[in-house]
Amino acid sequence: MTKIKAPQSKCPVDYAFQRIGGKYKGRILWSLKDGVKRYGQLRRFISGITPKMLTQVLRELEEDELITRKVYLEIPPRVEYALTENGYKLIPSIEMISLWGQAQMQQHGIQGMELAEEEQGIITDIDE
Amino acid sequence: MTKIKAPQSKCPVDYAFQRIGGKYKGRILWSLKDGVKRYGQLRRFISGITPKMLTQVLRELEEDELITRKVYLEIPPRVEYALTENGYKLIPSIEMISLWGQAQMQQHGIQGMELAEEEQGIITDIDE
DNA sequence: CAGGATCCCATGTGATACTG
DNA sequence: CAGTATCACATGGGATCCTG
Repeated sequence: MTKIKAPQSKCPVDYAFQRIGGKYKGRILWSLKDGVKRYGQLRRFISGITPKMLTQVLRELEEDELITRKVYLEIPPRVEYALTENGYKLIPSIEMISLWGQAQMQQHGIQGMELAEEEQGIITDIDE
Repeated sequence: MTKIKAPQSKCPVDYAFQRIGGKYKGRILWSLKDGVKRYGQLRRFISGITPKMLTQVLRELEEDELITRKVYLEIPPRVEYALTENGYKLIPSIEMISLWGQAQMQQHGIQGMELAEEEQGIITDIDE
């Protein structure tokens, strides 16, 4: 049956979206644009992501060589993530998308979106 | 239970990725950059997408006002899809991503990926 | 602190058959 | 031609608990 690891079609758009798609990858890459961040920082930054998902996504990004993972053997443990060259090359694209997103949000009047009363606090305003 | 249609966090990156994420949306928008296309054209262009998925994604894009859907009441029926202003504003971003994707593919030596022998012909080289 | 393991559900996606 | 309808399945994502 010759299973193909990922039928990443020859279309670059498709190829790219398979790497930065998913629910969090864009935001994680984006939040690393300012420089190195620790696991806990990302966790607070992404707001609402579970440890499992964060780890999973970070590993995928690492495999794709978009970020690096540097472990410091200390007590308490410290792990720092940073963009690679390849990853950093992606930032301008994400920035354009972000600008587009901002414009759309304004246009659609999305600002004070009412959540269910549950988690009013989890805001994700990465952009300052 | 007040189901929220989409908890589109206030982060523009997240917001945007919810709209152009998914497996096909990027390619569909990209394939419309040259101009209007009919349902069947898209179907052949996206190569491998099922009618159900194509319709579903097109409807979502339409709801998000990224594309328009124009129905001609003729025999045989004809439906044309085109980018809206909002959708077109997204093209430069997708183009950047595409360029990045191309570079990555070359860097990773992905070119002659062997598909199952079934559909050797369905290439998705949207970029000329 | 930075995760790993496990279970579970929601959604996304696919195959096939059928229709105005 | 341009879809719909239905069913089934894979993946993504979430909750909770545990560990070096």
